[in-house]
Amino acid sequence: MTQASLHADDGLQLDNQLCFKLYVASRAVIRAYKPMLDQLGLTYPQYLAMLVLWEWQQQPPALPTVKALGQRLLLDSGTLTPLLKRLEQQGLLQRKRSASDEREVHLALTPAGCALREQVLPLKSQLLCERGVDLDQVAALRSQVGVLLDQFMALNH
Amino acid sequence: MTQASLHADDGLQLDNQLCFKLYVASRAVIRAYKPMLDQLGLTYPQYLAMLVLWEWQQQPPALPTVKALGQRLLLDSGTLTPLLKRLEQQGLLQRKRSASDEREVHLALTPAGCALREQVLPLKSQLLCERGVDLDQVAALRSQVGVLLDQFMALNH
DNA sequence: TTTAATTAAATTGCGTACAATTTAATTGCT
DNA sequence: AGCAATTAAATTGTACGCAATTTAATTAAA
Repeated sequence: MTQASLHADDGLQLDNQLCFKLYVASRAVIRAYKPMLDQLGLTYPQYLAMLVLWEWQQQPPALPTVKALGQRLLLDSGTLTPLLKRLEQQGLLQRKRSASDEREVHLALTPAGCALREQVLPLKSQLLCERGVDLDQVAALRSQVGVLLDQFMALNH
Repeated sequence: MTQASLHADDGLQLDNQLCFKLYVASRAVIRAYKPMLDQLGLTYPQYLAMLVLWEWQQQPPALPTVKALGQRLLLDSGTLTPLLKRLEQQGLLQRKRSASDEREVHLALTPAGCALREQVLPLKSQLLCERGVDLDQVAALRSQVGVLLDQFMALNH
């Protein structure tokens, strides 16, 4: 009889929980971004929203809607509406009802919103550098988490 | 010149962000736990707190304090105090000031709090089973995320 | 067509996270 | 002993996440 069999409840040990490790890791990475995001005047979810909007500019002409942004970030309007209102108040984007379908709200970056993008890359390089992050290792882990995620999402139909 | 070099800003593509993948993965796993946690009447962070308290019982005699719980979960009293008050209201634990040091609050499981543990294992097995989760794969990923986390935490002194 | 079903946002309410401050108790220093 | 520094919780305030509901607009159906 192995020692393991004496502890039938290892399945409830905190350190054996993938969910806990992901939870802590996610918060730890967000915390690491904080100094950079403070300089940009953004919270972490606001930063993710800006990443999507910057990306969207490459593929004109249609503007993203709140729904489209939500599908990309996996967030609903309950989270996004107030977040986007804050970004609008900061002058980074404009929210306007679609003329063709008044239910939709289109999101358009302002010049200030576009310009902010230029500040990110150097700040991010600095962040990675200061932390001595191994880019290959990060890429490997990202891909592994991605695989888990795909399997997981597939199960949610 | 490769195609990659034409996109110097891949570093800002949402799908290239480890932070985003961790953020989504963490929320997805928490979402997957929801049906089980609803049956237990717990939120996800409350469940993590209970895991720690159940674990603590194996190592008597000292009761955990709010601080000790916070060190285990990497959460501060701003998050834990209201969370623990809710668990106390549900009759799962008791909070009591330490006699030897009135600054500390000791956490003691009630019989109901102890008993709840027995409901978790079968529910968790059911969850894993329904999702067809590969336990080896989960263990592998958990360990990889753990490695990242250790490196990351080490950098925070 | 007019009514029912669907859809996109917004709203409401609750429970975290977390920074910053406050309160109260204990320790350390002189 | 007396006072400053430290410590543990609690409190305050902001911003998510997310379930559930509501509102308004569009589409589908009878």
